[in-house]
Amino acid sequence: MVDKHFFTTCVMNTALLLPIYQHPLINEAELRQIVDAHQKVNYQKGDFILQEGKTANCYLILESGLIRSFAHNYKGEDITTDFFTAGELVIDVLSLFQRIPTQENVQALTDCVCWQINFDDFQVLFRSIAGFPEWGRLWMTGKLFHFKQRAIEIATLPTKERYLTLLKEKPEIIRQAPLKHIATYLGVTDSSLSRIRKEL
Amino acid sequence: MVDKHFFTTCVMNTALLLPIYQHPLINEAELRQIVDAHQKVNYQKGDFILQEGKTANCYLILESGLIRSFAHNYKGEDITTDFFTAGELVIDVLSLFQRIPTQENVQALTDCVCWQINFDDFQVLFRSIAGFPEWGRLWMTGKLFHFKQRAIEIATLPTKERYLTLLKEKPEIIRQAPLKHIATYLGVTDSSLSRIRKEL
DNA sequence: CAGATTTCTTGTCATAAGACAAGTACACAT
DNA sequence: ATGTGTACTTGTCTTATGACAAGAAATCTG
Repeated sequence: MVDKHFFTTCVMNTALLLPIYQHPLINEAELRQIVDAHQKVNYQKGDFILQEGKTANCYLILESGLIRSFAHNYKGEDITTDFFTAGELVIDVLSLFQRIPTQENVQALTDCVCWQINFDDFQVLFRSIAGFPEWGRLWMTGKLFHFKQRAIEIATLPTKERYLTLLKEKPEIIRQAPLKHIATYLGVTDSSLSRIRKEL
Repeated sequence: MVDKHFFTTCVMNTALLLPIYQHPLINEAELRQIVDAHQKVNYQKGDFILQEGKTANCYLILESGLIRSFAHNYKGEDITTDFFTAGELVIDVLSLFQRIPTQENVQALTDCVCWQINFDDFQVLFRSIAGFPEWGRLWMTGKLFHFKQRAIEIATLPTKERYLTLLKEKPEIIRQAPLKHIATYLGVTDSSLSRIRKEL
């Protein structure tokens, strides 16, 4: 029974994590090392993965569920800064890599299954696996592009289009997240978003 | 005379570049190597440093002048995505690191003095200097934060406040860039921005 | 199941910003 | 210096969205 459980864990772990860390400069053995550095963690709906004022000590890869990060604006209202869906890396790079307290909260919107890796373990791999920094650079690059695009979208696309873009690209969010969180993410009030929905 | 010119170049080069690459894991000799990999390049007002459809082969550090990057939105209008002022790294990470054609244009708004480094030279240093990837990670982290903040600002701050924030944080831009470019950067029309200016 | 709490919808009114157009000021080139 | 174009301002009107408030619907909890 122990064996069977172990086997199951490994398979899921592998299927989820391998494609994420795949990189031409990372070989099989190294990939294995990286994957093995992750531990399974479950979060329940409402749990905080990271809280304002604390310093991140790990990041995680989301197997299933939905997570959002939010910060407070100048009025003290909470503003959704990002949503994370299955297969994504959930990380507060600023806090984790600069070792400073975060200004953001990261919270599970549904029950979640995650694979977590500690900063210290990550650092060891980052320094010992030659291709790992390049993998990380690529990942950062993609994320940077994402936020740049997002700024352009908020600045130029009409609200309805922004909603439709999100609906097309991440329908899980529209389905699972409460309207008010989607509204702050899109930069509109919840009543406006409700009216926009009605039109569709 | 040749010596004197060489000396001058080195001093300026060093004073500009050293603080940018300073990092606890990079020693004196390595720092020297990195700095020496840069070459001085001048651009004139209006010159393109990178053009839509081309793939970036270098990045540069701006000694003096003002640069903007812009993309086209769904209507074909050009939208300022970023401004770069003296002391900043001017780079299209997506194109440079993923080796793909860029969707952005990078253009000098004034005459500029820059220190340029080729991708190939950068790669050699990135792989041979142990602390360099960590320096890069920190830099990326800061940039990521910048774009995230920008998205929140556009989504939540009223236009006038956004203008005032920019004025406070990068007054050179307000002074030197044409109003229409500032307007697209802030996500307003140029006539609205003109009226906002009048109020102040 | 009942009450409480949260989420979402809808109404009315106010307001900021956009669209469009005309005019002025300034810069650049011949 | 004269003309051409670009940059900026200003006016009028329209429209999208916000603010506020009330009510309906759904969800949670004892």
